[in-house]
Amino acid sequence: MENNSCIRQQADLQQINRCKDTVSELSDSFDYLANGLSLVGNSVRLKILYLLFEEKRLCVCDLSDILGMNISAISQHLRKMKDRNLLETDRDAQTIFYSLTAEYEKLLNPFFVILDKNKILEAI
Amino acid sequence: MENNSCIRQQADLQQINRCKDTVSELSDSFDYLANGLSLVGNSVRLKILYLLFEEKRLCVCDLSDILGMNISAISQHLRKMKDRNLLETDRDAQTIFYSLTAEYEKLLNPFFVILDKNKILEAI
DNA sequence: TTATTATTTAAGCAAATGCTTAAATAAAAT
DNA sequence: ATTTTATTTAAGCATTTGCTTAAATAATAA
Repeated sequence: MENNSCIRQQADLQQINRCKDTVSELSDSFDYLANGLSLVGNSVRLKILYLLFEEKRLCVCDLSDILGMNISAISQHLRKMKDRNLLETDRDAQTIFYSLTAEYEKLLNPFFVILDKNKILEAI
Repeated sequence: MENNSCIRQQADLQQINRCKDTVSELSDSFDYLANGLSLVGNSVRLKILYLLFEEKRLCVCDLSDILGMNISAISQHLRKMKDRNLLETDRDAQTIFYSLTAEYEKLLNPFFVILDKNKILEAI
């Protein structure tokens, strides 16, 4: 941060200060939400999330087969999402099933709806 | 992709095939949406988007001042979002104002509402 | 025209991300 | 107890990302 020569002549200082207050007040929330969204903003993980939305639960092995990817790679994606509470697991003998947490099922629902209708290009 | 030894004995082949079809049918949509969400999933850009939601429009210089960041860094973030149609610009003499596109204002509204109430931890 | 203001762009680099391979863990079957 | 099945973890590496600095572009003011 060095090139701060450009504090506009006509800048609205009240607005600037209001914005600074907002950013500092919500700072942790921005970081936390951005971290959650960065997990969704990866096409492999988005596919996993959408498949879990549709199928309710799938295991690592299923997802590896469906997505044509290494089991280890899938497992690492799942771990990240579980760590950040997008996913939860239940065990059935050797097999570990992953599913969406209720909060993220709700939060991501609008995106799933758009995907479901394959209307991405009309929506955004 | 090599370690595909684990096609579960009890795997539901109908389910697997249904999922494969879904993924292949929606493949482009997943990529496109994931790309859009990856832009939102960065705390600097999320702050910019939220500030534009609240303030309607801001210039590079304002955002640089508010976020305490280099103008060049902000400009590069804005460019990415403009290129992907999250943002649009209008010029006022030398100053270029950025604002949310209507589509993303609508799509991201649920997140802004949560941020607005500072209720992130209750929601997710 | 020349200088100033506002913004963008290009090059370079450190840090983060996503995948691969190989080894480790853990439950079930033989 | 040993092998098989399902999954996780660790290490290594190539690619991508986000920032910095410096130069380029573009509109306005002197």
